[in-house]
Amino acid sequence: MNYQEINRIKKLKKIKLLGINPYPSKIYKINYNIKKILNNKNFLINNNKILIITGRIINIRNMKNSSFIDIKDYSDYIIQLYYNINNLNIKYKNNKYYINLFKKYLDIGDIIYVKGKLFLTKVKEYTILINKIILLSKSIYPIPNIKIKNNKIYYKFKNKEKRYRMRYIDLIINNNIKKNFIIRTLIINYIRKFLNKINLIEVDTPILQNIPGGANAKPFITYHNKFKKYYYLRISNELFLKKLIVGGFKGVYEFSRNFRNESIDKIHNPEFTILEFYIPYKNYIWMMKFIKKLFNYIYKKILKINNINIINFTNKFKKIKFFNFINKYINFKINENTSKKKLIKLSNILNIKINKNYNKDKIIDNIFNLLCKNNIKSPTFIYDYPKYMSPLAKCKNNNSLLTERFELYINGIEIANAYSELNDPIEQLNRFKKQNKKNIDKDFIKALKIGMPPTVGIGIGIDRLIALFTNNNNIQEVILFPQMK
RNA sequence: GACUUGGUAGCUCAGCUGGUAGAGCAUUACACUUUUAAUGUAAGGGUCCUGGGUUCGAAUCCCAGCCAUGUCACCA
Repeated sequence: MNYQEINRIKKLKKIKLLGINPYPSKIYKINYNIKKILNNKNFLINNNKILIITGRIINIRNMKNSSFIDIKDYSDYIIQLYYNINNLNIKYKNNKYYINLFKKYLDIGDIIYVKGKLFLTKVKEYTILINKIILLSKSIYPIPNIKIKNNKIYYKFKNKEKRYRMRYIDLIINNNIKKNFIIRTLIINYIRKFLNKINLIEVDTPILQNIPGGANAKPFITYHNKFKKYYYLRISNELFLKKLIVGGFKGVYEFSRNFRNESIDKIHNPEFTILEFYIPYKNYIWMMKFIKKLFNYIYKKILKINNINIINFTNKFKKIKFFNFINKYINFKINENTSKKKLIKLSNILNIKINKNYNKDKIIDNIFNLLCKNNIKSPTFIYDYPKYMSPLAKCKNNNSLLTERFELYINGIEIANAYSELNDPIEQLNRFKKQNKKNIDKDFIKALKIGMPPTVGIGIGIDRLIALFTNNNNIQEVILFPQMK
């Protein structure tokens, strides 16, 4: 415990001795928040409005018989409070009481309830002249102090490790942190609204799974005591949603928290959110158009509250075939027929390290990741992926080596992955077998055998999407409590 | 997993070629009736990430470890 904390615990005892409960319980009605006050300054002054607000103290300037206190509330705005001994309620006019309570025992970090009127100080700062103040919660642990001049913040809390581990302090101290998370929720709500409008059903599918399917990643393993059986935290919900399409829903979606036992970087967290949705009787061409509409809709909504400087979604989305795209950045022409031998040769020429165990999909993916994808800035659909890279996608009508699949890239980052779903059970089983997986989800195959209508499905990386819409290049900034060791 | 940069007061950071720790804000005390990065005077506050080693002497040099930043690999 540090000395500041010890000091405050002493204060806490003295406050209690004064007969004040430092952690009271009541309903505290407020009639304004700080943002609203600052937006209606003139009205409030002209009408002599009595303001009742709550907030956290972030700075105190004490004079002999008066004080200035800066408080911040949930609106993330700051306002100055002023009190003078003469302006306080009769109850507080006893000098000793006033000095003890307000001058000595209030600290940065305390949460207070305040009643007063707005006025303009000599230095032209809009300020609340308060006549009533109630301590709602005493702060014991010192938070970093903030100094503000001309709207510039001079002292920050910017150590990333501390910010993420103590997000509550980050949210108090740093501006726009809360805003990022509010935007996150807004975007998710807008997506819901958009999908509900076309009558998709939001569903919940199991997080604990027998067989971790629908993607290729290391799962987290857990254990059920009664069943004496290992379970896996889902790496994807894809197969379950398709089972629901077999079951006859008009279309389903789920914001799925997925878990992958891999390492962490700018665009990966061990637990992350993917929106998946599946719509029968549509295909991937339809989905491209739909995604464009969805992103435009979100963009317009968010633009009203936040500048998005990373990308402009109102421009046309680009569209380019997978192999055409790759061929733009290498001096060779490759396509779905190019043999593994040639691809290995090519990798050597391009100075791309490859492992002997690598399959064709892995080699191509390396070329794509290292030489091509970073050239994508504006939203671009890469489409018609080779079959060997897409075990769950349906083949094209005129070419059985390509699939009806696209990925949406923005700023070099994969945001979405979609395909016309493979619904031929025999072929699906064969493709699973080719993957040499230990566990094949036979139940999923059974569902396909019963018959799944032609369906399009997509997965959208929500954390990455939110990062884009909040001008962040790291998803840790849009995950409230990112994973830390 | 590899490399990179870092870990010093509540926060942000200095600390050179080794000589047992500094600043600003925060804290405490006093002064001050409208300040605003309030001000003035004084004071207190440190397991220098951990463990070894070198040395008369280590925050500093060396080794190992822990945690984090960034890049890469893994994540089709």
